[in-house]
Amino acid sequence: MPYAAGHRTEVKGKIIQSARRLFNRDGFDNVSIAQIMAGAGLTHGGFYSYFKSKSELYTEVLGCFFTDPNWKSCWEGVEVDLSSANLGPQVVRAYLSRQHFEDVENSCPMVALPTDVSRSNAPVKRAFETVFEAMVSVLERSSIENGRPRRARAQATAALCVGGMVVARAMLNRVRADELREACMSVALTLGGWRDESKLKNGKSKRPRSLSAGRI
Amino acid sequence: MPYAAGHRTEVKGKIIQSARRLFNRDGFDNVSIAQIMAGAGLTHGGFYSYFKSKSELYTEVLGCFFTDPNWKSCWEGVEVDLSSANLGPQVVRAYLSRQHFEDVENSCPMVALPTDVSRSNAPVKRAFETVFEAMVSVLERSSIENGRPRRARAQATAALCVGGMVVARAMLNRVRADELREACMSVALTLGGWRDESKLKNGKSKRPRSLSAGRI
DNA sequence: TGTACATCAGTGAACGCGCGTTCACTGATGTAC
DNA sequence: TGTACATCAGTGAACGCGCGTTCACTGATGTAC
Repeated sequence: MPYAAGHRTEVKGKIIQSARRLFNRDGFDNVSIAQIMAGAGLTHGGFYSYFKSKSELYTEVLGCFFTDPNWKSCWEGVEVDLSSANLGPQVVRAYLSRQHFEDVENSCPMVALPTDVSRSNAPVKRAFETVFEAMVSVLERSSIENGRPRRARAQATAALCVGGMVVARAMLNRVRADELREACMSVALTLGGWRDESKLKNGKSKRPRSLSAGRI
Repeated sequence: MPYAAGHRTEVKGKIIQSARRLFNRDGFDNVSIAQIMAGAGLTHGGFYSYFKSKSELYTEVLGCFFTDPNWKSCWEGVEVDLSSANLGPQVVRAYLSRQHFEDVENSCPMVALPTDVSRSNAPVKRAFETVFEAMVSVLERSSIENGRPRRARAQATAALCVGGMVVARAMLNRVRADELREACMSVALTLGGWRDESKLKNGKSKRPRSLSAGRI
């Protein structure tokens, strides 16, 4: 055994991390294998002893806080226990945060690569679906009962988080992008029942507090 | 004048339409100029007498029901008067419809190309922003007062429509994709105040009808 | 009506380039003695 | 401890290919007479 046992696993992990960063920034098709390997400190030729093809990497790269226990970036301070009942509002705030908006390279791939995925093959779509369903589950588990189906609300909340970020990143005007993130965050928190209704500036609403399912 | 006056304009329009279809299906980077020109019944060489570069086409291709008066596809039957107060629910239903989900080539580019746009230059992002803001305006104008800011609700509704479709298209399981579209549609209609509350299956909600701002 | 012509829309060969993938090889590694 | 060695992780030249872009040219067109 010329090389230590975990050597290949470690190098493979470096290649995947390099690919994730580059794919997040430039998309599947605008990243070359030479770039990916260079990002892992290697040259392009060695790639095919780790992966059968470039597209095999796509599935490996999809993974986020919801499926990957080692996720970092904007998730610092967010509870790690995925079944926690308090996780919903933390997730929504972290997902729609300025940090997540700016840090494209370490972004959740659902924000950076959804249309690349929709043009890809079945295994890639399956991997995307797994991450999205994991996000929905987290939101559903901590959502507060308010008479409307929890799963449907969690699905819409997740779509709102992902969609808000995707659209914000496609805008030119930073102020409008910020405004959009804030609007999505506000609605997402309300949808889960995590919104502190007393903070509402517009006092016209006569909706009784007991039905708003706020946390406080 | 060897060719009729409107000839160039007409051909340019054909090139843009061909590009729109192909970009929607395969993304900016997976479509060649030869393909675009072939779709317009021409050969690749003539392209540069119509456009300075390939990327100049990107901005031309962004345009949807909200900015382009000739839009078709899933918008059949939807009112053309963008300032109509009844347009909101029509737009939400058409946008999240099965037809719009399936007809990728004639899709709204905000669904098919948002991440391609986020990797593009300023003019492309500006064009995207214009379409999105037009959609927000339409939703805002017809949204019903319920004590929460109308613009913020309209922004979230638009992000929900776009995001729901983007995510649904990236999924493998068709049933889950349908379920997601339905969930987003339901929440989007509620957000605008267009939902018929009497249709809610779960009767636990005691929210007074007058505050739900339903249409009927 | 018919013909000769100037215009310019459209053609297709050619360019340099970077891609994904292959493969014969090199040389760093842990092991055996 | 030191050395010779088998292994195989990693290298880089080479491949065929399709891309965006350029440009000298062709030939369809409406016009003038």
